[in-house]
Amino acid sequence: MSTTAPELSGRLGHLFKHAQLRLAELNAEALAPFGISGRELAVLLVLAGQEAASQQQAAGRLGVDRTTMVAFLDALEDKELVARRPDPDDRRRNVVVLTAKGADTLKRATAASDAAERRFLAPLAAADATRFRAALQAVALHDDART
Amino acid sequence: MSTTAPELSGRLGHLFKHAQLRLAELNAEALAPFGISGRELAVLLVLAGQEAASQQQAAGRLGVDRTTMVAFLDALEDKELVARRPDPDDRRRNVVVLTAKGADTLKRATAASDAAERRFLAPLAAADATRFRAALQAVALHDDART
DNA sequence: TGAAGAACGTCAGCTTCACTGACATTCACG
DNA sequence: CGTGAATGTCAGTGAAGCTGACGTTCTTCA
Repeated sequence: MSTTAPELSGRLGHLFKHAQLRLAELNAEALAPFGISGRELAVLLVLAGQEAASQQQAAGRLGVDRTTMVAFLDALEDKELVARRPDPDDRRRNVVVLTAKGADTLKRATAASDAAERRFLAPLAAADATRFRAALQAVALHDDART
Repeated sequence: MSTTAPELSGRLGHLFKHAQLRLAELNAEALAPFGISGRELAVLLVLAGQEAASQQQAAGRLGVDRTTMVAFLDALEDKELVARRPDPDDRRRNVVVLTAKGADTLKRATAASDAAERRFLAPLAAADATRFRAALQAVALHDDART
């Protein structure tokens, strides 16, 4: 990986690609001991955020398709981190909850992922890192309600 | 696209994903009139950066695999934006150069992409946008020479 | 009450992106 | 020359995520 010609280092797209790649690597590394991916951690986070969500609600919160959520939950259920139970009030739905193991994994994996983020931001001074986060939020959340 | 639970808006990974998605959309929109993708523009940029590059050199500069470069060049050659010519000094190599049409497209597409970047950064004040770029560069280029 | 329509979860198939592995050609070096 | 490396090419693979179709269940309205 020598790479990255000067013509490209000014392009936002290129910078984003490499930044995300690096973050993904750090994250995967940090999460490996827990046997979960960054996306699976995100699912756990969403499920922990509110009690008793249906699969589709969880998918909506994560911003992924419901069919994608099926695969995530299949994997997490295999690892016994979440459990699907039919919703007694609406038998079309599955209520998805964290297991005890899931809650524990979530807690420790989140800490590991936080550490990865800190390593990712290490090249920046503390104040710059804070500003960076804020700016990223501003451009990311800006106008998602377009269509 | 309601989306994006509060549990996730603090996660860098999630923010990156959505920021990149938005940038990609703006870019694709801006580039559509030229019939090229953001990646193809990047290839053109790299080729314009130095005269007479082999495919593999170009791939190295772009940070992609040489097999990936084949597909890019196939597409760009179909559009008559680049030309492959056997290198007289080393007949294993193809020298890849911009055509006149390619150079023209590059110039205009770059301007359009710049405008897209400006729109992407619009939520930020000018000074913040500059800092954001710098920070992104710092974290992206940080330590790619790991392995 | 019962029939039509919508919501939910699931599955198969497709698309995109980029990689690995294998191959032929060409070069370089002894 | 002849062996080994570099180059371009192609087929196959894997991840990620989507669309479309299907069966089940709920809702609503006549």
